[in-house]
Amino acid sequence: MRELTKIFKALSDANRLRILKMLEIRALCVCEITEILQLAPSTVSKHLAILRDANLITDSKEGKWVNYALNTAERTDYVADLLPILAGWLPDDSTVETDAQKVRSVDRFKLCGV
Amino acid sequence: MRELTKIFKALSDANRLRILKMLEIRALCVCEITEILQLAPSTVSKHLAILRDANLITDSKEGKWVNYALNTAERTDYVADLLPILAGWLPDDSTVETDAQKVRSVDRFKLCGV
DNA sequence: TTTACATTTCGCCAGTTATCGAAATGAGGT
DNA sequence: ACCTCATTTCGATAACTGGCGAAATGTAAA
Repeated sequence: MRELTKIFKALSDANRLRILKMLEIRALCVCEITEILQLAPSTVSKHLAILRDANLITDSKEGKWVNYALNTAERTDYVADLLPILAGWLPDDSTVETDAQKVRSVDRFKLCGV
Repeated sequence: MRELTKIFKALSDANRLRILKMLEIRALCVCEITEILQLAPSTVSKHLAILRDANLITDSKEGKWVNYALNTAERTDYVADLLPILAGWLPDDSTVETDAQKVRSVDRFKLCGV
């Protein structure tokens, strides 16, 4: 029960849903997400921690960066059911669409110094 | 997007999940839910309003009572996808199990005066 | 090791939420 | 009309949440 409410809480914020929809396209580092959402890095980091605690995403270090991706392995039953459904939702949401556009055009090396 | 976050917010509270799991068994009036959850009637009423605003449940008057039921008709796509999945979740949760027991044994006429 | 930079943690604030009790509403029975 | 009782609304309060900036952490390069 606690696990399930934690997942729904994680999903009940618009910025966190935007992050998940972006991660459907490809893995992203914090500075890319920060740029697209136009939020403070600390805020984005907190959102990512909430999504990770809910087992919706995973993180992996790559040098200076931390890459976040949808959790495809070791998912709980809940997450394994929800992520595919979410992938079919919000197909025409304008915010999600422009986010997707930015995900495809953003260059991490230009964006985050080097 | 707003509609979807509203649904997830509605689902992100343990007492509201308990209500939904109880309604999977049968429609219930407010006083039955109040008795089982052991909360103030005003609190239960508010929870039900949140679930109704999210289109997860419907209400219908029956004399002095208001019956609440899972929304099977006129569901949004989101709700139509989520309710069946939720029905398969938490099958062994002890709280949900004892709630279900009470739903089956509670007698509305004894419980709510007449 | 010193610097640079991505990320996280911490402390704070404004807005939201879950809860209650009291008062208002509404419908049935007397 | 009046009373009863299920339900909702209102007002208050304590706890939680999303946001920020500043400081701490960690890693790579100079």
